[in-house]
Amino acid sequence: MQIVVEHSRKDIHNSDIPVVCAACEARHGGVCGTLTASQLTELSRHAARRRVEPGSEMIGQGEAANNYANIIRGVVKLSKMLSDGRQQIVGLQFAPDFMGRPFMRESALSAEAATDTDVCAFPRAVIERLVGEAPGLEHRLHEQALKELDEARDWMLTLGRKTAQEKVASFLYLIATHVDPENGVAKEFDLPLSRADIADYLGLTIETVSRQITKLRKEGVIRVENSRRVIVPDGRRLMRHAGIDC
Amino acid sequence: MQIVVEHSRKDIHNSDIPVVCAACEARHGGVCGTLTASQLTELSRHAARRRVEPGSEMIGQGEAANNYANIIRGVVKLSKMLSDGRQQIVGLQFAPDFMGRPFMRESALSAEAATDTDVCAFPRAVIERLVGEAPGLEHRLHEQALKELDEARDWMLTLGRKTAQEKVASFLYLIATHVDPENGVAKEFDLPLSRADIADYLGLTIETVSRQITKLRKEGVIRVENSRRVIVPDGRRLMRHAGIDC
DNA sequence: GCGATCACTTGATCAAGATCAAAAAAGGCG
DNA sequence: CGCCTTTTTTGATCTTGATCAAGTGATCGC
Repeated sequence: MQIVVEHSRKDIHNSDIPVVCAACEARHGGVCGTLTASQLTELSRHAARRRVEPGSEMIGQGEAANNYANIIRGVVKLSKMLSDGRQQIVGLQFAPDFMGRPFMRESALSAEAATDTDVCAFPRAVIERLVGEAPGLEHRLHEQALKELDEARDWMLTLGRKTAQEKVASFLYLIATHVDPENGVAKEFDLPLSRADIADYLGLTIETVSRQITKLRKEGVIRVENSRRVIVPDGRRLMRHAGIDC
Repeated sequence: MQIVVEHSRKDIHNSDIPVVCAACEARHGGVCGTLTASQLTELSRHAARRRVEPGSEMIGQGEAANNYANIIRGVVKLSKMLSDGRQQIVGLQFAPDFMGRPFMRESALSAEAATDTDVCAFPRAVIERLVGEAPGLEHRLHEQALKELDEARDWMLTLGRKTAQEKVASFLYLIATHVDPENGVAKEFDLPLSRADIADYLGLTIETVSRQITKLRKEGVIRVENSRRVIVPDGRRLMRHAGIDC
């Protein structure tokens, strides 16, 4: 990562973009895009960059949610658990998504880093104060909520009505389109989730996920290296296996 | 509900709450709760009450979405379909929910009345103009989106990880808690959905839904009359069968 | 009130995916 | 490198829920 040092002439105290923000990869995504320079300064004074190891829990189901965060890099799993341990991943967040549930003190789900992840975290109080001041901020949060709602509903169709084969293909397609959101279906990428996580996302068992990946591989829809790296020769074909009309 | 007549001395004509709104059961729910009298007047001038028959489609997947609506009475199914006809209901909306997808021209799902339904519909343009004027309106829409997101994620856990028995019990519990939202778990209610719809909501077949209802009946968790009316002697017991910790 | 239609239930069989068990890769670390 | 742990794959068998097929009950129009 490269740090760009900005030489700001601060005659007027807070009119420039804070240094940390200017160099931030998520500068225009997440929640920061709509803020003015002075609001960004205010926010950045309370913000802390944090690196999160894969597998480490960022917030647990039922815990107090005192922080919001922008994901700078990495993938975060949002999951729900039944009392007997059955688990379902209900969402994946990619950089530069915003994490946190506005207007709620307690988290209804648990968030865990799936990969090496960098976040920029700030206390909920600061965000909630800014919502009152910056008119565009709530709009941005609203849009993100709507985006997550659309994704959740798409996934409900996958969970409720697709076969194991279609589920696995849908997952691969989802990752292929999110690794690098601008450029459509990526031809090659590393899976950010283990087989166990994929199973928890698809409502399947590890064994079934493994078998279906093997099946897709044998049919030539994908190639697999080191079990994490996936090559997709034909995005259209993957889509068709995912039950998506194209 | 009590109707409060406001005697405002606004020489200007539109300061009172419109008659149709004053008598409206959804007056404080839906989207209207946050509007001022004059905004309400503006909105009501473009609004139309409509009765919708069960089974009639209000908007189709992929169609242009030119209207928003408050549900005054009844239950609406939101569903998604695969090209081969497999269908998944991704949400149920109860009065006085708001229906409509802000900031999107095309509907990603289809909406269909499940029961006899009354709605108050207005053109998207009016709502989107009001969003700019009434600061509380977007907040209300945002809150509804977050509520729907929470519900969608809860249901993902149900779809992905629960058994057929737990799914059916979860559905009954959902209805029992939504028929009359204020008073917890209803002891007795009519199912707003047919077995086919229940199956589409739970990712099961009609036969499995029927068998599980029979099983719950034989175990004494519920009683059933005329196949639509359900009596729940013990809400806690139903919850336990639904896999919800209590 | 009586057949016709539609919604729901019940039964028999089947298959997709789960479970149980073990082997094979892939990392990690001394 | 070689030992150990963890992850992934593969195999055999079982179970849950799907499918196919009647049957029963409700509702509606006449």
